[in-house]
Amino acid sequence: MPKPSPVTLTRREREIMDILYRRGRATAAEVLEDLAEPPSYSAVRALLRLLEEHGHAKHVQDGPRYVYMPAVARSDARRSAIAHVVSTFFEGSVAEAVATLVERSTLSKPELNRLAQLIERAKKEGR
Amino acid sequence: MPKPSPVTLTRREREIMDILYRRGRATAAEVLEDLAEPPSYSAVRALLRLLEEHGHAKHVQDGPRYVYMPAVARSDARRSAIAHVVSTFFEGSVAEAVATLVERSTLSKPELNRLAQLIERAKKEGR
DNA sequence: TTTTGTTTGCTAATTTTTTAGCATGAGGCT
DNA sequence: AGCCTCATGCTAAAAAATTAGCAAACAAAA
Repeated sequence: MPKPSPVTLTRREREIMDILYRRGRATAAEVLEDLAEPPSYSAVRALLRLLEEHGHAKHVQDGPRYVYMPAVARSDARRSAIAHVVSTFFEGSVAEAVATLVERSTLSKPELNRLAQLIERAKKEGR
Repeated sequence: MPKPSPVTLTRREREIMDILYRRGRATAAEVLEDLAEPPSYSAVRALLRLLEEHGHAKHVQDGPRYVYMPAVARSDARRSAIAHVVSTFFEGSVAEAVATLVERSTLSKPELNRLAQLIERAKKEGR
């Protein structure tokens, strides 16, 4: 069972979890590769072990080595990451956040069509 | 001048910056109020001083006290926060992120209309 | 079989973060 | 003036995080 631990991650823990979320799954060596200012291999392993102990990550064995991955489903992680950003930077307004995204980035025609469709559907459902 | 410091913030620093972003501006006492597991008042002040020294926050004097705020414009902070989430959790796909937001949250009719409009405009511009 | 390379587990030291405490100054009130 | 309150600056202690190093296991290569 996960040991109690602060809700927020430490600096390195956060960095490593981000890598795990990006890659989906990674060995200690891969995590090390992705770290901008990497410590030693064994430091990374120690952190991964800690993350697992605290319930943030889990691992499976792949031949001789461990492959780590986030303990939380990608979809849940997405939701809570977004919720955090929206509440911190957009005063809780999802609409504001979406507006910023749509305005600031260059979306392709098909993407825009898809989004338009999603919005249409939301309109109908929300009746 | 800001002293050199790691790009990523420490745990407490992150918490405090989030509060500053949420509130826009806050005194040490207000930051303390918003912290979930608050340390002493003086610990908070020390952190705020540190954040300022590292260029993450700044303060203005308001009568006898300091009012702190993020050193970075809200709009920039928004952009980079979103960029980070998109790259970490959505494989860099803004469309995917927007889709998640629209599908998972309950937007009001007027909000949906506004977004539909934004998408229309983006379509026209992207031609 | 011996050697070499790659892994893990664990421990302990170092470094960084986090915290509290104390001295000081300014303002307001009696 | 004297006192109380609330702020700051600074320092140093305590706690937590981060790191490296070493022994052991196992497989593959020589």
